[in-house]
Amino acid sequence: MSRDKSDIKPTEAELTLLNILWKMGPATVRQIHETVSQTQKTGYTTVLKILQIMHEKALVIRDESNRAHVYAPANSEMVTQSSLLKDLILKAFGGSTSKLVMRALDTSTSKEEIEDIRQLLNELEQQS
Amino acid sequence: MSRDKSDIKPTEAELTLLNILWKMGPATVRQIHETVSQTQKTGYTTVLKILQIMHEKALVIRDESNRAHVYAPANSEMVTQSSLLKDLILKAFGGSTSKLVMRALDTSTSKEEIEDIRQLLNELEQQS
DNA sequence: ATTATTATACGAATATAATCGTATGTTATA
DNA sequence: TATAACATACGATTATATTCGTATAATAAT
Repeated sequence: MSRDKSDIKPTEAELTLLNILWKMGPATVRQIHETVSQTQKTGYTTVLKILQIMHEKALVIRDESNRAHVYAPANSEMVTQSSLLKDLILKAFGGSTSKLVMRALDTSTSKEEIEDIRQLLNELEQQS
Repeated sequence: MSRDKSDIKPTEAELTLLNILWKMGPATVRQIHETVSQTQKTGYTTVLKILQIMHEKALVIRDESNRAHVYAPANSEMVTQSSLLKDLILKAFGGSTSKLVMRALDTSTSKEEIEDIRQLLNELEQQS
């Protein structure tokens, strides 16, 4: 049983770059580095190297037709979020999604957020 | 700004041992190793070493009054779950708890779980 | 055309995590 | 008492993640 490409867990540094790509869309190393530099002091080649590794792991795809390669996420933000959640649910919540949700809710949620969530619950109930 | 003891993020191996301790209560290395062995092929000294490291990090406390030290979690499961959630929310959900909750809900939740969650939402609404 | 700029590739250094063997000491048992 | 069983401590090894310098090649500027 080999692991599906889509559920490889990105490391912390990798997730940082994925977040940038999801927000910016396809980008070159330089663009990504410029963005990441706004909040961190990370060298250009560090960003390059991480992207190369991510490419090996198939976490990103890249267009090599121009000299400056253009990187893009291999998976959507949604798919990755689901994968990370699934992992956390298994390892810290005994596999129970509702336990995680309840912990998230009683930890920190504003009134507006609660309403948003109630809305979604209603929709889910319709479907079932 | 130094990091609070209670929000040190346990590694994967550490979380495995914490899960056992939360379930079993205070236990010796041998007891923990026996339990972990039921699902993994991990050496005794590996478990010992990880517990020693966890003790240095203050993830566990230990009673050294007997030859076989007795280990116990330094923090409750709830506190640790909240800490892990907070971390994931920051790194993968742009800091939005409700985004995480909604992703969790639309990913995989049974009808019973949805009802449990609705119940909690009602209680939260009462308070606010 | 020469030089400066900009790109990738690659390897090495560093940090952390996870693994386990061996040394050493303590307790139980034969 | 001698020896087997069991405990912690410690160091070494391996794996993975992160960092960045340097080599090399392509493009742009002078």
